[in-house]
Amino acid sequence: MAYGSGIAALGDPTRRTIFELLGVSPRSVGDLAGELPVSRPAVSQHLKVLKDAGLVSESRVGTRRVYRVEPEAVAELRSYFDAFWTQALAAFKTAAENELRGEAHGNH
Amino acid sequence: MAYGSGIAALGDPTRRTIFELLGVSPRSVGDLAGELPVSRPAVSQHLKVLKDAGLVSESRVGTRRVYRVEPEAVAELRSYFDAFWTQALAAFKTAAENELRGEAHGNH
DNA sequence: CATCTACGTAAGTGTATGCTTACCGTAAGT
DNA sequence: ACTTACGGTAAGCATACACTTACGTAGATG
Repeated sequence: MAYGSGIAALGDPTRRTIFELLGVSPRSVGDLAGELPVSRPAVSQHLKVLKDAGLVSESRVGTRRVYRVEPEAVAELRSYFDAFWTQALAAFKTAAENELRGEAHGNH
Repeated sequence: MAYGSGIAALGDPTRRTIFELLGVSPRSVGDLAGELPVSRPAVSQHLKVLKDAGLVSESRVGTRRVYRVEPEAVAELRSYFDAFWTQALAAFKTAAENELRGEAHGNH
């Protein structure tokens, strides 16, 4: 159940923006901070959360740290919602059929 | 950008559990509270958030309110991660190719 | 009409958390 | 070695928020 921390990590808007920027192309911490209305340490802290959730990975080049999206983690989230959607649709249809049979009245 | 509030709403673990329970089958507020370690009003508040995000819908039957997952909203989240995954993969490959060309050295 | 059930809402509280400034370590350039 | 660039971490703060209890309200039941 690694998707849990993933969704939680993407709950914050700033963090989701960072994630989407990294989705376009890998970036350094300073670059990210330059495109965001928050300080560089704030970006660092967000990156730590994203990294702990396995959503991004880090690679050092000189004094810089380039962060990039981990496609595998995204695939995991995708299949989570994919499976959930299938299940929800089935439950939706089943509930609708039961209502047609008039089951929603007698049981108190 | 309706997916934003959706992801944010699912950030909370309790709310995600509620959402998954409703994914299996529609339920009333009291039923949900019975399966969760929180009070019934807490469940009500979570449901309000989920409903505002468009993830669930409500239907009244007698004094009870039955909540169910909105499949369309789930589909939206699914395609968001689907598109993001495609884009991230492309960015991943592009970055890898650039590194093979040795571009990561000269630029200071 | 009285009452019970099921639920939403208001008010209050404690903790989580997103942000800032200050500081420290590490790698490169001169 | 000194300095500069880059970024992680600590400490503190202010707000958000998840939860509780208490109360109000709409629909069923006698």
